[in-house]
Amino acid sequence: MIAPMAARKQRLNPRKQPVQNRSKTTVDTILLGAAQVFEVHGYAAGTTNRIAERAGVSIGTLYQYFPSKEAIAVALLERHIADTDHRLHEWVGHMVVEQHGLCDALHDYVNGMLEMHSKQPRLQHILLEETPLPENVHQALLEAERHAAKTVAGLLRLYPEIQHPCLEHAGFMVVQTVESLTHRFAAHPDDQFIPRNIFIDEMVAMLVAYLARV
Amino acid sequence: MIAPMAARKQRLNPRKQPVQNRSKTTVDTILLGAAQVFEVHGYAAGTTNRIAERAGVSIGTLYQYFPSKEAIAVALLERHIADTDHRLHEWVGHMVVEQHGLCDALHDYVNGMLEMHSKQPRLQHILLEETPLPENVHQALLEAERHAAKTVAGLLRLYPEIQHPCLEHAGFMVVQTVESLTHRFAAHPDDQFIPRNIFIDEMVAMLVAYLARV
DNA sequence: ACATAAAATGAATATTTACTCATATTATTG
DNA sequence: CAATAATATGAGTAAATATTCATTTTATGT
Repeated sequence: MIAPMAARKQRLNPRKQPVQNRSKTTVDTILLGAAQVFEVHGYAAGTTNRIAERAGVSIGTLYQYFPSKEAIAVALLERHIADTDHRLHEWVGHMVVEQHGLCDALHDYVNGMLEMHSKQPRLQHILLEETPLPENVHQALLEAERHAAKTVAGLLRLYPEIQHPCLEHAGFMVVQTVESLTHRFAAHPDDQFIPRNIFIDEMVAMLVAYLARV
Repeated sequence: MIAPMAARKQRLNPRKQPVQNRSKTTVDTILLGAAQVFEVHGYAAGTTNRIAERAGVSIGTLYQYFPSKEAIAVALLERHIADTDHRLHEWVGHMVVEQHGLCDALHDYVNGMLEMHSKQPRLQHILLEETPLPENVHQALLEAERHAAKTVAGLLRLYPEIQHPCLEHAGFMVVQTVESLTHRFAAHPDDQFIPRNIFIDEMVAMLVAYLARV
């Protein structure tokens, strides 16, 4: 007889919201510790006790501000999504002002994304892939990607050399390609086989050829 | 005081190799059950007891032929790597014989890979990303990809219209792009936003433009 | 039929780990 | 300086689960 996976009532909200500065710092510290612990141990082996220890707070304190281990991972991930989104809009803003050519613009984008994902590649991989996330977070990720696709499509509209008949699809492909390849290379930089800067150049060449094809 | 993560002596080899047909069937059944259980529950919640139950064998039997839960996941993954590799070589073989154009050839490849990865997308995702794999398996994956890159490079040599100065890099990019985008789409087919066949066409267009660019 | 090896069993074990709560400490306010 | 609210503590709990092993069942070869 297998254990019946009892529908354990899991708390959804934290017991307390931080109101004083003291506790706001504490929350930040916990997230910092969690990032470090997950990075080293992965999600499953990144225990809440380890996180608390690393952050220098007691396990009880951790559970005052996070209802579950999962909530900690989700908080970290939301932060990463926000960062990525911010970077994308920053880029689009720059590109609209300084009228770069398509090639330079894409180079900038790819470079920025690779830089961003190279910071804590293992952590990002753990949060995005290894952690069993609740469905609504997956939905949020999908939504963020759609939104990014539209944003990029808006930028592409400024380049008359682009031949692609459907900018929405083009934007989608650009975002997906950059996200996928960037994550992959950041996670396993195969510098022996292909150096980083060449990888960037190749990716840009591919995107330019795709967008401005005859 | 945190539990010291004692260097637990984990068995590396199974207690028994299957010699009779009976036990060979058993091993297959266990792998089949494991695939189903992982697919439904994910790696962490896919317990060995559940796997055994699903396969219709006792938990003891399972541990006769697999030294650990991890070993089961690795066995499943190795099977998938072999399948992918087989499919790639099959494709290259066909392409060498029937002289298809570059566009058709790539379409065939992309289509095949997407088909392959669409079969059990969740299982593959779980095995490749969610499961914390030992380092040597990651190495094997990297190696398989390098090998694939070289194989594709060999095929690309047959197409004189390809302008790319370095076929090794081109092969690498093709393999990485197809693998990444294919996995991504198989895992989260955003059919609302972009239908499958258009997605394939776009990917092929991108690769052709990249390879045969002026 | 017999002996021996292979295969299968599943209750029991040992460990891990997310999470709680009664209590203590520290800040804020009037 | 109360009095009250916010914050921090950490030993303890309950549940889950990977793995073992002594025993039984089944096949094989002579």
